[in-house]
Amino acid sequence: MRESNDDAVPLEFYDTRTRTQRVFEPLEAGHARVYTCGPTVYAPQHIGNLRSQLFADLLVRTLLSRGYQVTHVVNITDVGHLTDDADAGEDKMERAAAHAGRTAAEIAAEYTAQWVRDRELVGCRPPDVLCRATEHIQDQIDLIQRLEERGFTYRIDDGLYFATARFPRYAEFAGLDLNAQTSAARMADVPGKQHPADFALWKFAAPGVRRQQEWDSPWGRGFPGWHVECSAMSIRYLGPTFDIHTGGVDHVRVHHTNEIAQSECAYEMHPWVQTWMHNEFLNLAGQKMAKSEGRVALLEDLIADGHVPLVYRYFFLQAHYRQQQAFTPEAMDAARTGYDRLVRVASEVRGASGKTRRSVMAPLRRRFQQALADDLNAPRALAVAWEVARSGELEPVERWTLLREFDTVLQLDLEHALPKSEQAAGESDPRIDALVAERERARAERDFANADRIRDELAAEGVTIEDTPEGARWRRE
RNA sequence: GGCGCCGUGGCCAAGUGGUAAGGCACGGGACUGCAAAUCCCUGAUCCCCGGUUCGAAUCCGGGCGGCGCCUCCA
Repeated sequence: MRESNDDAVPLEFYDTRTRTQRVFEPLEAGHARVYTCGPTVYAPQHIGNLRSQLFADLLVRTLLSRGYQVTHVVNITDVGHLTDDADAGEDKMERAAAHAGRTAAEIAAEYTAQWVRDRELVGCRPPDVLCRATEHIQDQIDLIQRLEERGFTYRIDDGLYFATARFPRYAEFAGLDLNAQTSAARMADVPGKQHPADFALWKFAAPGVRRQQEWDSPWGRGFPGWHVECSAMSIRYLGPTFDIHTGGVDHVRVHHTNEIAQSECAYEMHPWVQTWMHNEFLNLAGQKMAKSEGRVALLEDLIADGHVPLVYRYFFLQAHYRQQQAFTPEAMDAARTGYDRLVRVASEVRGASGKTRRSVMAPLRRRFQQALADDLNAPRALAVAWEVARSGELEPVERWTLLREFDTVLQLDLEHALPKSEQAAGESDPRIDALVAERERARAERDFANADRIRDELAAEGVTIEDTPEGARWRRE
């Protein structure tokens, strides 16, 4: 088939491990295995967190559009993530539970549900596997045992630790200078740590303290450290080596560095993951959106502002995932207008049929694919979609065919979404309907003073009237 | 202080050697009784300085400014 030539553009992704953009070649032909770092569910996930999921979804949908079978695993961290990464501090889940006067399980369930819902609302494909740390304790213990058998662990009073000094490549991934690290702080709270970069694999429950989340293990009652769950679960579902691991840039230094250390030492494998992809942050007021600063926006906030959730996805697509993106209410409004107009075009050509010309469609199709193949350049891909939308060369059926095709990746619901001006079609309000009818009568009698008065009154309460060939219609802004 | 990223029209944002994608806003036009919605048109030489090159937003050097990581963080 000639069609297959369009797929010849090789997919290239920027890989953090090698700091280069490389052609993607899965370990198993035709099958891409992807692991995405999901949330620690101790608090609501904001739209910055959501950016990571949108990025992973863009990746997965791009792979699917190229005909790959994809196994996408996403984790939920619901235990072991401490407030302080130096293996001291409280467990975030336990703390959140204590503050709310509820159980850790309740907290986790609530925020997991919210996160799942938000993901769906912005068009993220459900993961093939959604796995929770608390449901994989044995997998984590097994992994730690492999490390113990191979001599990578040591035991001190508060837990079993990973000895980074025994893994020569430890600093390689993140380009760390271990000697220059500000080690004092990380050593202070944990007596016995051999190196500041060492991290807990299994933490013991403090003497006399009954935790909500604790389990028996070969080393004593306690809970797994942060990082272990990702190694254990990704390997459980994707095998001891797989293709792509995604996450936020903040994870490069500690979380992913430690995952690599655990996994490569436990399974004597290198490189453990072929390609590491990291998304940049969403900025709010010039700085990264951060829970700890209270500088966050939730998807429900955007919805409360009158935005359709997919407007946020459209917003996301306007910037490259490896660039910091500036979030402002104005930018959201701009995205909303842009999205609505794109939807309008789609709705106008929706369902068009007839003959299509390959000669005019192929270049656009190819440029769309090239954009995505170039390290998921969504802004460029979106620009091609706009070109199609506003093309004077293409027939409606051709525009529809391309837009529907592009939307399998963009996922902007171009197949069903209604433009703003048509959303009121199903809405009805006897009082407003009557006023609109009254204005229609006034207009028919060329009594424009009265007609305009009615329109102004409705406008004052946020109702906009549009006169169309089929008569007047209204909508709430 | 160390490491990394970034600085493109009013705003958001692509573009990494050959005379600046796209979206939003503004202005102009078409349409309209006037509007709304829609459509069309218009706008930047790319933070500053120096260098390499026939040619640089794009490479190199030096500034200035911003952000991130190094401490919880997608």
